[in-house]
Amino acid sequence: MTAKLKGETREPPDITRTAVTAAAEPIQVNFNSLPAEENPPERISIRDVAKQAGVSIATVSMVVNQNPRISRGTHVRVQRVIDSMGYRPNRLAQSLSSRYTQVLAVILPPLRHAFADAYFGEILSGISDRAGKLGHKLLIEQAKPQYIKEGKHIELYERRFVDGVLCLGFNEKHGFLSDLRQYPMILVDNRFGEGVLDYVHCDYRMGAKQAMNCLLQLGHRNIGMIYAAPESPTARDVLEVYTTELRNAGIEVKESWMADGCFTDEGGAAAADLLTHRDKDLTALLCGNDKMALGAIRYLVEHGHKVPQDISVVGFDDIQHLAYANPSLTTVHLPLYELGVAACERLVSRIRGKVDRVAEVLPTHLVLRESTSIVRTR
Amino acid sequence: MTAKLKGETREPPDITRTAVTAAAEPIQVNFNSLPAEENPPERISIRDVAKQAGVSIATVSMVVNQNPRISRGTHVRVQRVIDSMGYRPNRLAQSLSSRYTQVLAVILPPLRHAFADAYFGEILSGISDRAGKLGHKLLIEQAKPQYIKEGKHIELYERRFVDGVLCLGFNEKHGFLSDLRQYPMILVDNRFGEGVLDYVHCDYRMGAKQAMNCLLQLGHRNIGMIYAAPESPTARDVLEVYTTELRNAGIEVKESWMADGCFTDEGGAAAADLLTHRDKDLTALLCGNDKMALGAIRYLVEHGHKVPQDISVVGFDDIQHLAYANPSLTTVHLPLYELGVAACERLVSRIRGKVDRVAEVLPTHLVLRESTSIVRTR
DNA sequence: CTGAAAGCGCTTACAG
DNA sequence: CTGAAAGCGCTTACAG
Repeated sequence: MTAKLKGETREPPDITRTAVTAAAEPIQVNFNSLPAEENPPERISIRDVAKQAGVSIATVSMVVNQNPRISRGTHVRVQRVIDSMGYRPNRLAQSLSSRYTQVLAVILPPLRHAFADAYFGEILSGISDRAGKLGHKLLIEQAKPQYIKEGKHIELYERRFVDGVLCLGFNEKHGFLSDLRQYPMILVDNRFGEGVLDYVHCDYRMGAKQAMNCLLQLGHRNIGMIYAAPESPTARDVLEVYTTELRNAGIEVKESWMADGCFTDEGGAAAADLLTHRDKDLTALLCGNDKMALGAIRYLVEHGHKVPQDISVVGFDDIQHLAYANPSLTTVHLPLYELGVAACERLVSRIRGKVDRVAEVLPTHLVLRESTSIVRTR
Repeated sequence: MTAKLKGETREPPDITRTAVTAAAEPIQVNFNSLPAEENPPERISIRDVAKQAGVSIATVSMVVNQNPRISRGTHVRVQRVIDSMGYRPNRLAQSLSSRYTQVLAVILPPLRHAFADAYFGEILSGISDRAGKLGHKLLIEQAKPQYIKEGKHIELYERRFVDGVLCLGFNEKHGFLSDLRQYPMILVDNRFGEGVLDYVHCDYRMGAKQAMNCLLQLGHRNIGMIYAAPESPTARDVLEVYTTELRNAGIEVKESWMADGCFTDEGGAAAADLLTHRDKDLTALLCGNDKMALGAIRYLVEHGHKVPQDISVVGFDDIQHLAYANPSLTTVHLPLYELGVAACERLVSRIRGKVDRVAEVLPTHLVLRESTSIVRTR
């Protein structure tokens, strides 16, 4: 595997001119240190350090890895040589010899805008921050059909790209998840089967209870629900609590009060359209996420319903910039950043064998803003 | 580097119970194939394949790498053994021996919501899709101050994590970029110095011209500008075209017509506040990105200005869901997905030595929606 | 066209 | 407490 890579045999690589050429140009920017070392820095290996320090490579290795078996004296001495030579261990060699790659993968669903998604983004922030602190790198992948078909998700482990994987935005419908059950993997913000896979998710039941409580206390009784992905256990949690709470309040639950909004803005708008036409007495809408809530509000406002005076709307997620919406959205705050942190933390524990089962649920809370009010009197 | 990792020496890893335990639980999901191989699949190496196929490991290696020196016969025979044994080459060993890691890194700026950003997200989608097609993995990093201080960006290459890096959202103020100029690196959607670093960016001059053209044709003469990051060359392009086009139209450019909106929603609102108070005759606002445009519109509408009747607003980026804003936003479409594709493509060429300089500019176009109209008559 | 051997740069028992 | 040696799983000249 020289310059020749699969299906790219034609053009002989022109190695004659490389970065060196570009770097020879005049530069008027602040250099950070290094006396402008132009040539591709010749790599220094553990052997070079060993020779320079007058010890064996085994000793250098143990110093790098803070092995306590090395005496304080040699440690200091070798470390000084390491620093002065600017030695950085080759992690390919480290990982090939040792058990770990120190790399994790995040797998995203094959949605067109998965990378620009506020929900995934917030979780990713948490994962990235914690991974950095734990000395791990993050590989990011999108599980398109072709990707799964080719078994790329399995290759992640088998070809030693990563030690573990975090799966975002998947549910029981995604069978490929069970291919990974024998490896360190954590399903983020959902469950799978009954504890078949490790998971960390937000407490959607608690969130739904908080939302319903709020609406019922405001006097609402005709409450519609815009749900999505009923095959998802956490989404089902919300749906169940919704019906249970209505029943507990002595309200007859109607099938016609519920519509699927597909987790999208447009879906939310369409669902609001459907619901308000099916039952003109609806005074509130509980939505499975903020995007659908925003879409619903947009539809309602554009069609002459006042929010919240005519219809109250509650969302789920508490994604950024919601406070700027008009009206600002009352919603269930999901601790997504913390979820990412927890998932990453647990995955690393799992990899290190410190834990053999991960099943964690994070509490939510309601954020009361302008899209809800006391029920309208007629 | 066993189970002992830096600063984590305390707890002896409990290796006794691992994935096997969990997998032994009852499972009621669709298995994909494999006769439920519960034990951690013992890895099969190139040696196993060689023995089974009755050839040398060199031959197996060459078959895997499609080396044409292998005869058709042995190729087919060995390939069959590879398939039947389910052999997957260990990429750590491959990379250690060969010149490439087949991994690229994307470095994002240290913004709180960098991962949930529509602008970055769209570029990332393009990068991810193309990287996948080119057989490369993607590492994702955020360049926090600490990260740079510790030289992690240099480690990316020196410790052989990646072959190349794509930098998103940076400009000349970010000195660390010059640390990377001796390695394959592409600055995405900006320039640095005068061609010091490889880059691919959108044609902001063209975009600015299209936007100004539109506003001038609609009869606007008192046009304000909400810019951001004047230290960024591409942002400066817009500012320059803005003033040039005004002058060409015989309009005196006023310093008071310009305000910094920091690329944020809130910044855009604040800038709109400032500008409309400094000059009540402003009939149009050109904004450096969509977020600021949306913030400006929000401010204007909330303070009694009708958009577009009183003030027209034009944005930059054309991020998703803009068509749903009210009024929907007229904006300069930046080919961000294509930008990501191009950047990734060029970087890989650069790594393979097929090209020694990357400097590419992608065309834009204006998307006319509802936030602009003919100038108000007074 | 194929194989034996050296080497990539580390870690890890095993001696001492 | 430290070193010599084997080994991780590949690729790549070098022979033949």
